[in-house]
Amino acid sequence: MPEQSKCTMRDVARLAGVSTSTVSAVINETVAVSPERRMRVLRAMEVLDYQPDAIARSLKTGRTNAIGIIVPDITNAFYPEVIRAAEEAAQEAGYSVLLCDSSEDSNLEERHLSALFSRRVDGILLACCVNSRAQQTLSRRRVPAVFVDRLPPASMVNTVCTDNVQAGSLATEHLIGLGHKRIGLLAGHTALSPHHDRLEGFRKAMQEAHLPILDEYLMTGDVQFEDGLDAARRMLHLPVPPTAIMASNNKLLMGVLRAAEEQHLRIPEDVSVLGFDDYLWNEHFNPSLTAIAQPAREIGRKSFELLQQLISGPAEARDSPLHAVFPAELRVRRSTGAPRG
Amino acid sequence: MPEQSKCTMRDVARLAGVSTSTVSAVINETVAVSPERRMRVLRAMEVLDYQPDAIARSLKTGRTNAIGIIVPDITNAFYPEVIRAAEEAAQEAGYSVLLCDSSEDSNLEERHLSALFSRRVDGILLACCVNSRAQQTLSRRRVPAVFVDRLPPASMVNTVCTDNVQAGSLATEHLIGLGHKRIGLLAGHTALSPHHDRLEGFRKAMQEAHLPILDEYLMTGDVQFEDGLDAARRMLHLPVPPTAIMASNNKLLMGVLRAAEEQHLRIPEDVSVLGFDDYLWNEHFNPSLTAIAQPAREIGRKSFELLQQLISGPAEARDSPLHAVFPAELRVRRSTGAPRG
DNA sequence: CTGTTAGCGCTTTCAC
DNA sequence: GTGAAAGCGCTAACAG
Repeated sequence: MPEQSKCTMRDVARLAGVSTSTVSAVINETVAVSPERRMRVLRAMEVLDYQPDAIARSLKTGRTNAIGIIVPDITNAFYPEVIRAAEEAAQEAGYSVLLCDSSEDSNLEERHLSALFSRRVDGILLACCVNSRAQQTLSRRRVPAVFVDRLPPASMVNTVCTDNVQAGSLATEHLIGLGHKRIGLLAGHTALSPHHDRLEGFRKAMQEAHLPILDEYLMTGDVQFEDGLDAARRMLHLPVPPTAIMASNNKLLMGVLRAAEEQHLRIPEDVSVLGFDDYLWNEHFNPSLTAIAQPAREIGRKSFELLQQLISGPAEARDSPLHAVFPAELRVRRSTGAPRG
Repeated sequence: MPEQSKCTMRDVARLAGVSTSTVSAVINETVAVSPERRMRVLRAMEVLDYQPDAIARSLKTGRTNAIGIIVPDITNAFYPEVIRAAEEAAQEAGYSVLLCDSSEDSNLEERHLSALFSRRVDGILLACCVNSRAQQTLSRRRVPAVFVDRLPPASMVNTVCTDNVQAGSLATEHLIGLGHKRIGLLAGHTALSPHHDRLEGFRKAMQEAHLPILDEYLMTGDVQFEDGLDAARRMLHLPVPPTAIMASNNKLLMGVLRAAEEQHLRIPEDVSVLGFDDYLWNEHFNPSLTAIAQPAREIGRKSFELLQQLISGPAEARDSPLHAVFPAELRVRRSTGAPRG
């Protein structure tokens, strides 16, 4: 039962009767070591329960094998999936993940960035928040970074996200295809790229179908349950209410559901309802919820892959930004149907 | 526009015309520095956009100001809340968080622990998985650690969790109070402390009410949607079916809901349904779901607080284990009601 | 108050 | 193949 809690390469070297450089060579397989001495070192490491000190190594090599991930809200179910996939890929590649939650606060986001810089992470994955200054901060520091899901306005950055314009169109076309002409949209915060793009997709699809976009059927800016409830109440009380309502985030959608219930409107007979972001429980709602699904796992994995490319690749590879865009998928369930009459 | 991407304390010292120890003193406020030189240093830091190298500092001081968090599944909505609260507390105290997901795999858990040891984290928060060897591994390494939610069998460890026995009793008593005598429980994996304890709470409450516990009304071991569906089907097809069913995790609960729907059973008129873990959307289900709620944020915050106590406190403070137990709360909604007749 | 100095544990030339 | 030695950037005695 080894009891050495703190033991260094020197202890291993001493016990094995070799120099520290030999131990290092064995660990890193950087230069050949005679089989016999190799075994002695391995044994000593085992006996002493030796764990290399990653801190010391990092100081020497200048690489930490750690990346930072900053998300605006980890309790938003989309991000855990992204994080999990990224973390898996990272772990397979020998990287650790420093997780930061910016709480949708750009100042906290900046502080997290500072901390990550100080810790000398090799790269950063970032879903930014409103008013983010991350793009400037990152380019000043020249740390490899990939923006995920929520992209900054700037263009010269590496990005991985869903094609949210397509997602918006896809959703809208689904409803149009069912016969809807009056479609409401709770679009969320248009300063956030996903929400902005979905709105654009909505506009495109409506125009292509020669359908008018009414101000009364559109709400932007707010993203909470209460906001969705209020907006949906208003729309559904209109003399000519929409026959379908889409919501760009889950809380807004819950507001729509509640408003429909309040007014004893049946879904989808009286009003169709569609959400963005597909969650496990959408399927188990009553009625089950039609939704746009994003390939969160693919996004997470791809994000790390691009980041690793930036980290390991030649410096000039960083000159032209990398982009990966994934198609959204429509999951048709029972909350959408043909409009009345 | 400062363009120094890589700059050390020596650069700052040179520009300010002082020694590195003075710079260090200014940064750490460890010894007094004359105001005039202090300003010069501060200015130089600003000009060079200097970021102290946490790696070098850690190597010197032996502390990383980083903690590790290992969870079995970050896509289980309970953990993001715990993580967020812990991360918030950590960030306030100047700590960073290394996040690991063990995917319910004890071997991966061990690898994560190794990585965290190598990185010399100051402490570890851990929700362990089935067959976890973490307790032994941690005690061998003598790294401060707090077990969260999922506790190992061993007793000499620091823990923070919900009182799951009370949670089980509370849920059961609620149903008994409504008049139920035949209560089914999908208890989950009894090797996991929360599931184990809830089952115990159920038993206690049933015994106190002099109600029999029937084998046919109890399922343990499985935790997936399909398992819940199968078990609920079976129970509901019994000649004398339970009038209420509780499920120890969300996926099992969804299975119960589905089984009830299949058999055109109305909730709560035909069968009452109750879940453990309260999620945002429970309120928006149709009918809304009665559930036991755990104070996830408090658990997360408290976990970090205890860990910090272990890290900063005197060594002897680590001799007697710390425990924090939070009461569970029952959120009564519409999925539970009096049994028929 | 201030600067000089000696490492923290590791990797990496560079001679042997 | 192997070991001695020089740091990576920082902090913490220790003299001045």
